[in-house]
Amino acid sequence: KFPEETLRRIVDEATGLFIQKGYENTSIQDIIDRLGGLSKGAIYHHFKSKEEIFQAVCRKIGEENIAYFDKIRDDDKLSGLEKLRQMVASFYANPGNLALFSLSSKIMQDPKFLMDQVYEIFNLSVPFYVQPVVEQGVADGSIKTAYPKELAESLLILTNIWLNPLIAKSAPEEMRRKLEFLSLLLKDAGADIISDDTIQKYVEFCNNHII
Amino acid sequence: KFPEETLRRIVDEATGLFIQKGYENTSIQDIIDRLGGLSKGAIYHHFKSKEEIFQAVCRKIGEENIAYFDKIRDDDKLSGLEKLRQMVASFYANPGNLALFSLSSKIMQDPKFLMDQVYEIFNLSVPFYVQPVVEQGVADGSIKTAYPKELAESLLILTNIWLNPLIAKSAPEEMRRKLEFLSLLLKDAGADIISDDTIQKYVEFCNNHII
DNA sequence: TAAATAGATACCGACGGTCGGTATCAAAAG
DNA sequence: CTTTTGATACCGACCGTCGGTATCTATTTA
Repeated sequence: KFPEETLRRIVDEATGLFIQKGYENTSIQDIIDRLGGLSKGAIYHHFKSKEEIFQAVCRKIGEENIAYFDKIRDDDKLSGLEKLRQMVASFYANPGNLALFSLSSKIMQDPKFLMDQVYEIFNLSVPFYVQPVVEQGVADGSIKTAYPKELAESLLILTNIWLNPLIAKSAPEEMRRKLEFLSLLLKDAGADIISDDTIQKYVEFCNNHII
Repeated sequence: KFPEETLRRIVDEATGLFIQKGYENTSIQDIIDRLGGLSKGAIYHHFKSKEEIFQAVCRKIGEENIAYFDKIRDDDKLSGLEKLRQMVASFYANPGNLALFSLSSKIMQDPKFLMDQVYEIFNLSVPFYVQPVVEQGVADGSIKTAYPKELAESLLILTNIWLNPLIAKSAPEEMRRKLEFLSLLLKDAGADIISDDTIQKYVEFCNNHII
C-alpha cells in the first residue's frame, strides 16, 4: 500500500542489524524476522540483492552527514577556512554521529563498511564538499596551499580513518596527541583548521560516546 | 608425505585465486580444483576455516615486505631518517611489490584485504618497524618531532592507503602532485623523507606496473 | 457516472543450488 | 597402537529465483 514505507522499514531494520552484527553475519532471514510479517519475496521485490540493501544502508548513513555538509558548504557568511573547521568539528557537533557511535557499534570493523568509507571519501566528500571549500579558502585568502585537492584528500583520510575511534581505537591521551599532531601538520600546510577547543571537544566526545 | 609442502601449495594456490577473483568470489572448491587431486578433507585438515586460509595468505604477502623492513631497521650504518627514506622507497625498490602489483590485481578493491592492510599498519608496521625508526631518528637528530608515534602512523596511513595506486587510482600527474604535497607536509613535520628522486621513481613505477 | 477490464505494482513462500564446514573412514607414518 | 594425512559423503545455512496472488491505477465501455 505504501511502498516507500516498506522500503524505509527494510533499510532501517537492515541498518540496525548490519551495525549490530556486521554484513556477513546478517542473513536475509534475520531481516525478514525483524520486519514482522514481511516476506522474502517482498524484500527481493524492492532490492535485487543483499548487496543492494547494503548500499542503501550506506547511502542512508551517509546522507545524514551530507545534509550537514551541505549547509556548511553553502553558507555564504563563512570563509573557506571557517567551513573546513566546521566540517572537521562535525564529528562531535553533528547529532547524527551520536546515534551512530553510541551504538558501541563494530561497524567500522566490518570490511565492507570500511571500504565504503574510503570510496565515499574519494568520490563524494572530497570532490563535492571538501575540495570546493578548500579552493574557496585559497581564493579568499584564509587557506594557503598550492595543493587544494591533495590537502582535502589527505585531511579526510586522516580524520575519517586514522582519527576514527571505531577503526583505530585510542586511549584519550593518545587521541589528544593525534589531534595535536594533526593540528600542527595542518597549520604548517597552510590551513589552521584544528583549534585547541576543537581538540578538547573531540577528545571529550570520544570519552563520552565510544566504548 | 610432505605436509608442509601440501600446506605451501594450498596457500600458494589460494593466494593466486584471491588476487585474481577476490576473497568472496573464491570458493573452497576453486582451491581444490587448482590443487589437482587434493581433497576438501586435506584442506580442512590443515586449516580450520576459509578465513584462516585468508590470514595465511595475508601473512605470506606481508612477510615479503617485512623481510625487507627488517633489513632496513637493523642496519647499523643508517640514520633514522635514512631508514625511513628507504622504507618509503621500498614501494618501488622492493622486488616483492612488483609481483604483487603487476598482476593487475584487484586485491585492494577487496574489502577484506583493505581491512588487513589497515590492521597491519596499526599492529605490525608501526609498532615494530616505523615507530622505532622514527624514535631513532629523533635520538640521532635526523628527525625533529615531538610526536614519533603519530608521525609514523599518519605516514603509513597516507602512503599505504592514499598513495596506494590499487586503492586510490591516480593519473601520473595526480600521483606526482600527491607526492609533492606529502613531501612538503613531512618536511614541515620535521622529517624530510621524500626527495625529488623518490617522487620521480615512485611515479615511474606506477606508470610501468599499474594498469 | 459507474462498472468492467487490463496492466502494473506489491507481496508471498516454497524451492534450487552453492558453499562453508563436519563426520566418518582409510591408509600411511612413527 | 597412536598420530598424522587425506578422501568421501553429507549437513545445514544461506542467497536468490520463480510461479503465483492480492492490490492499486488507469483506461475503456456501458
